[in-house]
Amino acid sequence: MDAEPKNTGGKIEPWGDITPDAARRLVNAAVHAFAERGYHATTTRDIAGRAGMSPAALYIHYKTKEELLYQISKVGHERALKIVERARDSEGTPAERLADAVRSFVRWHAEHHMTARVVQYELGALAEEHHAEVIAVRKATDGAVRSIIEDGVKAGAFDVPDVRGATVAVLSLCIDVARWFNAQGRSTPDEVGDLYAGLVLRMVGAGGQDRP
Amino acid sequence: MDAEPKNTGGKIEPWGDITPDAARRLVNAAVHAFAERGYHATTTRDIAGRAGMSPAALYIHYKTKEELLYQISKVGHERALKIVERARDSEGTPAERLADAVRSFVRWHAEHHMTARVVQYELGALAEEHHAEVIAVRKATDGAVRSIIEDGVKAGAFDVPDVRGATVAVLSLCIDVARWFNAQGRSTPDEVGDLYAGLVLRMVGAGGQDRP
DNA sequence: ACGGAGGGTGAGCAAGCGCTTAGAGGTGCC
DNA sequence: GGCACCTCTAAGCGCTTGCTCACCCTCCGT
Repeated sequence: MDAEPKNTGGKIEPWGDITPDAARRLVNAAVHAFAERGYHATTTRDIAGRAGMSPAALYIHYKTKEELLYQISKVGHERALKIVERARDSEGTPAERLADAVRSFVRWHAEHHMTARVVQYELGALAEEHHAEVIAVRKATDGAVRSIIEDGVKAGAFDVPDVRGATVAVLSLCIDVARWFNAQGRSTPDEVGDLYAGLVLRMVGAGGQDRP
Repeated sequence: MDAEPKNTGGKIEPWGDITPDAARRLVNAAVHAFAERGYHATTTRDIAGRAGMSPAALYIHYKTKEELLYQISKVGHERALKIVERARDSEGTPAERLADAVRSFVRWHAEHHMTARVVQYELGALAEEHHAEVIAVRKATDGAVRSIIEDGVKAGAFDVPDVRGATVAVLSLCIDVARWFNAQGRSTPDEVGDLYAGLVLRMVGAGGQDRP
């Protein structure tokens, strides 16, 4: 019904800060189309149609279809990185910081699962230089999670024989939420975040102490 | 009894039982192309070229491009299901059966990560009836894993407050191996399988399976 | 009142897409 | 040899794709 994003707080619609209005509508349309059908299966006519304009109007705001994907992928990756960096730099024990990182990272992937699906699973369609740029952000995300786990191992709070492998597993588990999460499903983003935080603490051998 | 494909040569080829030779070459070419670029980004000319024949030759063995994907997706899903069903029906404690399921499931996804990537991430491109068929196999896989976890909970060997959620998480973790695994990486399929079996046992609270 | 600017449109182009067709070559059976 | 059969190719058809272009609106400072 109401396809217009109200954008008072920017909480529900993650692209509320884009101007002009038509450009924001295009990004929202592209996110939904890319998430549902994939980048290569969606046409510029489909994106423009969802945004309520003619195919040619797309090119007033974006040079190519790939530039739309790049905008979504870049901003999305930076938001995801900030989430784990904030958890890494916060006060608290390694277990608290890891649980915080997983909880908020997963919550973001569930709440914005359309955006996250494009961010995490369509980056292969990016042009080479854009792809390299995004890969650098992903490596930073991996490094942030790994440093939390390393802190826990050094402090004797975690039991992790293979830190690299555990980091890959934890991130993989969280990222994949974007693939299977369904807004009409039985779990809310908060519930999945809490569940996953507990599962990850067990994976790193930090369970049993601070949990009743 | 041997569910594994015939291994005529020294190398493990997951599609060795397809005849004639040209059809097998087409499936192999399609698997590599779909895995690298995605279904919608690969052309029939690309597939035929990789198989060493002209574009028209594809249509002697397969009616459409989608039928190729369907063949790959269907057979792949059935193989993955058989792996977890065998573990579910084997003798042993729930912890041993869950570890077995995860180890062999993950090993398959790593060893055949090209095929598995197509199987797990390109099913959205299937025609509706083929998609429904494949979804049914996925539900069976989910049910098999869940029944192992339920057995463990009933036996008091696992500590899992949310069986459905844990099942989704375990399967998601294992499936996503196909996305990130790289044959040139530092881990072998066996190593990843062992690592993941241990991680999953911790996730379900069966960490002390060695000690009573 | 009016000219310029920028957001928007209908029509359409060149290229590439999935797929088809007419026919060539090899092989085995009578 | 004659014929049917199977595999494969060169050429190309009809259509869709990403993208462009000439032109039309509305708004706005002077």
